[in-house]
Amino acid sequence: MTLARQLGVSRTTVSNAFSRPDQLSADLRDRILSAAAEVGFSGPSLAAASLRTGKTRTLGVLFTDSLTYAFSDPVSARFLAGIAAEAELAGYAITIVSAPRSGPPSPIAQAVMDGVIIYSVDDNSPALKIARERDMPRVLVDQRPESGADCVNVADRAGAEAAAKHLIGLGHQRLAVVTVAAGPGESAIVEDSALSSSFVARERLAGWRQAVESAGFAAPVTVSCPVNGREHGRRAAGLLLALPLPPSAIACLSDEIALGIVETLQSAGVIVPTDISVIGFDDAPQARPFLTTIQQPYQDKGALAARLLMEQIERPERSRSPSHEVLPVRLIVRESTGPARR
Amino acid sequence: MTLARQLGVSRTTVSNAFSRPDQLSADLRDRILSAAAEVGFSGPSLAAASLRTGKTRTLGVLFTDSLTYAFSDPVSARFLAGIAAEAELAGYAITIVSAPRSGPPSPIAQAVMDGVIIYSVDDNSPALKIARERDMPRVLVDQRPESGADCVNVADRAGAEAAAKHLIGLGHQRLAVVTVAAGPGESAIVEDSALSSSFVARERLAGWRQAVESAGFAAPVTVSCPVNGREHGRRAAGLLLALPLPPSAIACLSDEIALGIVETLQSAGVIVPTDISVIGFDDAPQARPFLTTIQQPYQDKGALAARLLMEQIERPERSRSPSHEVLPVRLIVRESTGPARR
DNA sequence: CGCTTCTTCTTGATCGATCAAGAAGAAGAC
DNA sequence: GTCTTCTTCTTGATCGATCAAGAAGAAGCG
Repeated sequence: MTLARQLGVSRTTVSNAFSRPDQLSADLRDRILSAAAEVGFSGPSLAAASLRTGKTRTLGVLFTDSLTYAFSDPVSARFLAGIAAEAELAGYAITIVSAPRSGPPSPIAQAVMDGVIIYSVDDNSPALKIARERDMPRVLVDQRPESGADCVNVADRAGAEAAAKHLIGLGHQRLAVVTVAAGPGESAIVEDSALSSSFVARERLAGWRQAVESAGFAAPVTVSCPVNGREHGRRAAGLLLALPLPPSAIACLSDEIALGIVETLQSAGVIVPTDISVIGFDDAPQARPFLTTIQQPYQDKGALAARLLMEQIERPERSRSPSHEVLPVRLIVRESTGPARR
Repeated sequence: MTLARQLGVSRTTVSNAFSRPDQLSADLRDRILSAAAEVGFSGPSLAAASLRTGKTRTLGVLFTDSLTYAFSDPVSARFLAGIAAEAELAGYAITIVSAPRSGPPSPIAQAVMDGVIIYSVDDNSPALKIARERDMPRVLVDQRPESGADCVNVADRAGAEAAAKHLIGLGHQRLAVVTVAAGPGESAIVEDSALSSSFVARERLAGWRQAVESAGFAAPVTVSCPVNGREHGRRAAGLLLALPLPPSAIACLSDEIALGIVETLQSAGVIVPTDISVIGFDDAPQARPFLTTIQQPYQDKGALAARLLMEQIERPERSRSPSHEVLPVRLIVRESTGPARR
């Protein structure tokens, strides 16, 4: 603008000097760039460019609840790493916003992005609604699949079923399961937690119950934790140990919960797996070397989601039919599960 | 625009319905909002708004080298968590971009943000230059302090000195140090690695050398790894063990490197700390329960950087003198260091 | 009634780059 | 010499919200 006038050239020419070198002579381009550097002109305004072009080369990630959790939990951090790796390759930046259940409204309504990956957000989160209303490319990850959108999930139900079957195969008949249903309050034994607002939690719960039911056993005792975290696993273990007839095996929604349970059991003098078997979910790095778990490809999940999103952004053919990917899981047997006592 | 015409009101009124409720009657506002929902109007365009206002409510983070590393390494993930926690509170989104040494240019030039936290970027990274040229609020973290900018650092040199003094105090006289100097190639023994392009690495190296020198010992053998990672620690340990006279204590740039070293030593039958002492740096979660290390407040570092940046963004008084913060470190003695053999 | 003040809404200008179209001049074709 | 083609650069319109200023009408006050 001012720069253009100073040099006696037009704004378009200055614009081209930065973003379209073939549209002007090398000589003039050099003159413009060096004059720009002198004046301290920091390149074209991105806001203006993206207003005109409608592109920002930014992928959004709408994340669960708290961003602190997103980065601290190894599983979600590596999911992000998967996204980041793909984004980086394609020269996209990634913007991460939280979907807080309460408090200040999610910045999702304000954040600049070409599309968004919605990861493990509560079904009834206000941020989810906003994200859906913002009309832009979208990939759902660990959410209830929607027919109109690209979705990436893992075989949660089958994985949970495999976990329970593994325990049943070892002779366990009194199973407990520990899930997470976001909310305030403490870990507690619940009657029916199929109501969790997390799709993944519901699926895994269904998988456990299905296996237990088809083996003909009583429905498993269910403990529900308010948050995914080790300390809540510890509390859950306390509750289960206090039962008149404690379970002989415990299936958990995550490895963090499982490790919390193991900690409490061990410090109560209970031997894992001789007295009680424990199985986790995810195969987080910390599951090694002890915890038996169900492995899910969390990093690939992120990469796949990013690729799907970038494809939508760059080729917005409305005709493309949305893909619903379900990634495989695998039972990893380690030392925390063993045969039931006679 | 179209919406405004449909309702027979002006664009400003529609704009106000979304962003300034007190400027119009509740009645009209409701009408506008419901009409918007009907038409599928997803709210004001952020690009346009940010073009006009110059604000995006987004904090940028320019990150080291690879984003995958940023999320996988617990120390940097928690640094991000610290930023995220503050950003979240204030309703800012965070955009993370990498500063790759090679390959596609960093999206830093393209990404929309109100300011940027530059974290542990190589002195001569092209992205750093670009970030500096983009004229916006800036906080340098783990970079060589610049007089004109807000800077956050930890007492790297003092911490390294404390680490070396701890070893010397235990009677060790033959020290080795293992640093990281980004680049291709393998871990190798180097003569002078003061040339690392990472400020933090140079500081820590200076701290170790200072302690060794003032104790009157020979300069420590120095191994340089190309990347911060456990496997490079393992290789470094191999090199040190192959020396005619291996060191009796090893100080490392990071806990990851240190743990790699411990692994190799142990599998070579060397007892840590009886035969060789190892000390790390950072006090990453995985340092527990074994590794002696220097604790640095990586999460607080992130939070502080975010606060400084938001302050710059929201109160751009040019007069404000930049703050140079140096956060304290602390020696945490665990089991990987012990008295030198006689 | 005449005056100020408040609420509610509108108009014109603006942020800064990009696109589509076209002008000015040089070069090549016959 | 004229006609086409190419290179290099410019002009006008546009993206969509926001700001500053102000108009129209209602309300308050003496």
